[in-house]
Amino acid sequence: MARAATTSDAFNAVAEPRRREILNYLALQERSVGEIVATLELEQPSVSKHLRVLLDVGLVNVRREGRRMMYRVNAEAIRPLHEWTSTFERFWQHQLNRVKEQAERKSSSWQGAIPAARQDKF
Amino acid sequence: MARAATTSDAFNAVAEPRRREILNYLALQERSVGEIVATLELEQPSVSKHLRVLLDVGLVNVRREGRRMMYRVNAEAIRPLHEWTSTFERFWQHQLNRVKEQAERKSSSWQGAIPAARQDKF
DNA sequence: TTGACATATTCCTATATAGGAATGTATTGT
DNA sequence: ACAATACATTCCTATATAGGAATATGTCAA
Repeated sequence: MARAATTSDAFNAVAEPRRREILNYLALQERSVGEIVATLELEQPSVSKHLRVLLDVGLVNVRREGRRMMYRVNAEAIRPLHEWTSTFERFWQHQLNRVKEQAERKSSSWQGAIPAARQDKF
Repeated sequence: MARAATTSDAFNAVAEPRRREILNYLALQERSVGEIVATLELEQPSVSKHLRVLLDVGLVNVRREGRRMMYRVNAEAIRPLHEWTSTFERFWQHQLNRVKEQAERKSSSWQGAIPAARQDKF
């Protein structure tokens, strides 16, 4: 089996960086395809194709205004992502708390204790 | 160009539903590969491969305990996802506020005004 | 050392891109 | 009706999976 389609859900759709850029841009206000093309400096067909994916998963809505197509974000579709990530929120809060406590107990020097992303060998 | 590698960042890594399941399970506590296999009812090689992706992007950490490999989540790597989605939080808060206000002004019946994900034709 | 156990890796294949180029479609102004 | 404008779609190709099957690697126990 191959990877799930980009249009299968919001998680797959926003995995593409350009699509996140488009959503970021649309977060400011409703925009036409041409404005997106001009601002993000992408090819027009590329933008249209990305918008199609976003539309398919409901991450944007669209309406016609003359010859222009006005796109806007549908933040509701981003919510599942936000909620899923929120279930891990307690972890970094705990981590912050531990850091805070330690900083309060002994005002010693900071030691960036960010764990290595990956051990090369065990 | 093809799609970006699943190991290119956390966004791509968590696009796969099984990998999210694994992270959900590991959120409860550190687990061995065998426990993941037994609980999520996946093939062992499949789990190992998913864990490899998660490890590559730093979403999990691992340590050896005898012959078992103990995996745990590194929530810090999920944070960028949470923060990105948070930039859209105001939208659904606004929506909720509007709903609230309306509910307070006139305690009329609820009208599920969730916009259609996609218009078939304009 | 050998076997059993635990996990990782390799090989294989169908499938789905993302981008570039070219072309199709819809709408407006004259 | 026609040209210009604004988007959308199709065709093409290199690339990267995800899962299944088979196999390799690493560790412990007797």
